[in-house]
Amino acid sequence: MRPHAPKLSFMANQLDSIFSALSDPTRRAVVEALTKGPATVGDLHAAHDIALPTFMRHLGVLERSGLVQSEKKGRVRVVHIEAAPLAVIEDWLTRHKAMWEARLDRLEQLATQLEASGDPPPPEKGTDT
Amino acid sequence: MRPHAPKLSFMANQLDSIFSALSDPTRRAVVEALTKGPATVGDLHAAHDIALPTFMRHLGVLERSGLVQSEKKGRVRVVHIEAAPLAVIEDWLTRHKAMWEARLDRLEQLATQLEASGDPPPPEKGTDT
DNA sequence: GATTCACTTAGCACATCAGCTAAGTGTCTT
DNA sequence: AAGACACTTAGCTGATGTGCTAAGTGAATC
Repeated sequence: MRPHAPKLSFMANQLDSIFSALSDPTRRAVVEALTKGPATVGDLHAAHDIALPTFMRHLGVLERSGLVQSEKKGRVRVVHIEAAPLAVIEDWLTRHKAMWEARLDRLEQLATQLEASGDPPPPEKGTDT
Repeated sequence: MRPHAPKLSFMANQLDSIFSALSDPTRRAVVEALTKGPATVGDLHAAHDIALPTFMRHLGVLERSGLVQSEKKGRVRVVHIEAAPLAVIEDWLTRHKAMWEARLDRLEQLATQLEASGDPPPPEKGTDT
């Protein structure tokens, strides 16, 4: 395993479970529904044509990933969204978009310079990871 | 199935495969490596302690999701990132963050009003999906 | 032309996932 | 107290995914 700070490894595991949780359309629909506010399991399930125990398994995946939290109130379980895990993905995207765009900026600058001089651009060197 | 515009269904399927592709640490590491620039399969594989055919299968998943593209140049295959699928996730996050934050804003406004008046807040009503 | 390199293809074993039904449990209503 | 409601638990089946080894193929090098 590549050496990491412990925090980085924890975050990588979070990314595993968050991306995995969101890779299923049923679970993504649940997250989308919950952006409008908390809901009971029954309300959430009503929008899906699968058996209730199956649906509950999907909620379990969302809860283990941290995307939602639930609490039992009498005989109903109320579910609400947790913003922090979405921020983990957003952070990952932002960091990599910045790297990607920084590289595009350098390519654009190089292309602009070479257009002015009329020379063909040299090959872009690959970098080790 | 809930009625969608065809474009929306296509995007939902894209979200399935993109989130799924990124749920695996090996594949995410490949995407991260490629933000620094194109690389050959051999270079990418060198950073991973799995068999080459297994690694190639991961690249296949990334390519089918659209996150990367590759082309054969002589006997080496060069892989590069495609930004568009990351934008699909970013768009999804942005749309849902906006909804979530709009709802938080309303709650904050309500809390501020009620702090001024000294009354307890009424329960927040759940909404149908 | 032979050899090496860089994949590519085939197929196996095992684990996990997503669907289901049936039965059970605790809470609320009658 | 009985019945209904809202989950909860258990276990099954089929599909999918991730790891592997072995063998094959085409391009570059010797």
